[in-house]
Amino acid sequence: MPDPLAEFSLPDLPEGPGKTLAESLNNLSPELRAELRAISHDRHVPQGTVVVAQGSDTGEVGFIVHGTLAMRRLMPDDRDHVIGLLVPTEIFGRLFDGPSSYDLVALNDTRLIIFERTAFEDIMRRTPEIERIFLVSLLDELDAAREWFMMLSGRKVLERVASFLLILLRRHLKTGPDGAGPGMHVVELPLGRSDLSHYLGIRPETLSRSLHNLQKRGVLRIRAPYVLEILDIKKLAAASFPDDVID
Amino acid sequence: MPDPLAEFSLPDLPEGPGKTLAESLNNLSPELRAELRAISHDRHVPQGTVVVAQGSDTGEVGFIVHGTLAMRRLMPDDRDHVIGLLVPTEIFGRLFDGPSSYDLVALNDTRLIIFERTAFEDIMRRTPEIERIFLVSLLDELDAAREWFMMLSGRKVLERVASFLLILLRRHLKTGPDGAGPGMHVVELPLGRSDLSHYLGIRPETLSRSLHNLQKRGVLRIRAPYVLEILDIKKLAAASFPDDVID
DNA sequence: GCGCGTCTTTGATTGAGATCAAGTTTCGTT
DNA sequence: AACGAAACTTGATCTCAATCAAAGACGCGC
Repeated sequence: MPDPLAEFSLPDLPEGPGKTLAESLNNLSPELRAELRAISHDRHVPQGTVVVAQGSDTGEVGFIVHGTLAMRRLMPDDRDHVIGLLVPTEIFGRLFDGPSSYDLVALNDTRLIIFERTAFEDIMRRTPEIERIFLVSLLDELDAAREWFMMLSGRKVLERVASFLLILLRRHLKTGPDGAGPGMHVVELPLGRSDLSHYLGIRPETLSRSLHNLQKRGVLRIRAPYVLEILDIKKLAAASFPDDVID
Repeated sequence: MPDPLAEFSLPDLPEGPGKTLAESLNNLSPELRAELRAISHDRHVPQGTVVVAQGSDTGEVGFIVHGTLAMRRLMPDDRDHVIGLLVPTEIFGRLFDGPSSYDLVALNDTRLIIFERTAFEDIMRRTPEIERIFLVSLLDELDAAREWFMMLSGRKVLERVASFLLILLRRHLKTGPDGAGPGMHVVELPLGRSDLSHYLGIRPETLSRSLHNLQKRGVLRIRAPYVLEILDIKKLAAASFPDDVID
């Protein structure tokens, strides 16, 4: 199916990795794929699961197939902060390194592909192709993180919110339409207003106002706090840019 | 020499990579170090040099020893944007991948260690230890990018500016005092007010005001537009946090 | 050394978003 | 199905930073 967002691939919208890890791995020879399959497992985790606990060393690497993970850090004063989101195709796990400095929590029911760490390292060592794929994925993620950063900084609140929704929508469409009607795009927010607003660097009240502003303009409809219906992708894309220049 | 900033290693100040690529490489066996030295060159570039041009594929990887590189993207409307900074210890070059999507420009006279791409890949393949070091560096950079992002988002302008100066100062001290007197820390800004303010997501006027505000408080002294003298690191660190909670 | 353009600073005003303070809806529980 | 707590929304006000405007400072070429 064609990507309905293709025409909106404007220069400074984060595209995510050019080719995803999964796609790259699927282009390998059948033998290698079989080898990888042997050391991987497909794990479904329900909402709320702590996939990797802060400070633990799981010895696993993997990537997200479907759903959303939050990087959540427990703060000294007991409250916790969402310091980042991981969406489908993104990689998690520190591979060779020490324990992670944050929790990884499933915000939805989430599907992961997990590789046993040492076995994966092993294959990687024997197979330059896989090593290459993994490194490139990492470089892509680094770029994606920077793009994401640029998108959220120096923009007006409404632009930020619109951009966030666009990313969510794009991911949604890539992952496959989750029971949305034809031509109608239902986006489920993976976080509540409080966490989401904090992540976007704004206040919950402001987020609420922005969403309702977009609703008033006919861009979307708020069906329930967590369920948005995107009515006009074009308008949404327009709202994610400053009015004057396509800088 | 002890790190004068050690006592300020508060939880959400970005520390940069735990051990840098350079440090890790220096811990290798003399033979491996010799091998690496054979394929590396130490390059000094004057201010303004375009190290990697947007769209080109240099076939080189490396890291910064001293100085600052800006990731600069040429926009459709001819103006250009600084979309990120690379400071000492950080890695550049896309290793296995296609051309970079931005220029890398030296903002100061800068010293780089550069490895020839294919030769580095080759050694990496033969030497799991080096492969491991490189991957960990990449993971660290990813984390650092996210930390950096969190630091700049959702904070007040003055806190952002103070944080930026702290990072600059820390780097400065790691790299070695650039002709600063004892106990006196001179930080040279790598960008002009306009680029810097854009990078911090604020307006030049506001940046100027923030700097002068910090000066009024006795935190620093503005010797020249590009030359700041940090008078009180403790106050600077304090200014980088919200007043109430060390959240 | 002198003018001229660019960059920085300073001041006055405006405006977007934060904050404060109620409502209202949603959702999990009984 | 009704209750209650938590989450979301809405309105009023205030604050900080953007914007508008103009005056200095610096660097560069003549």
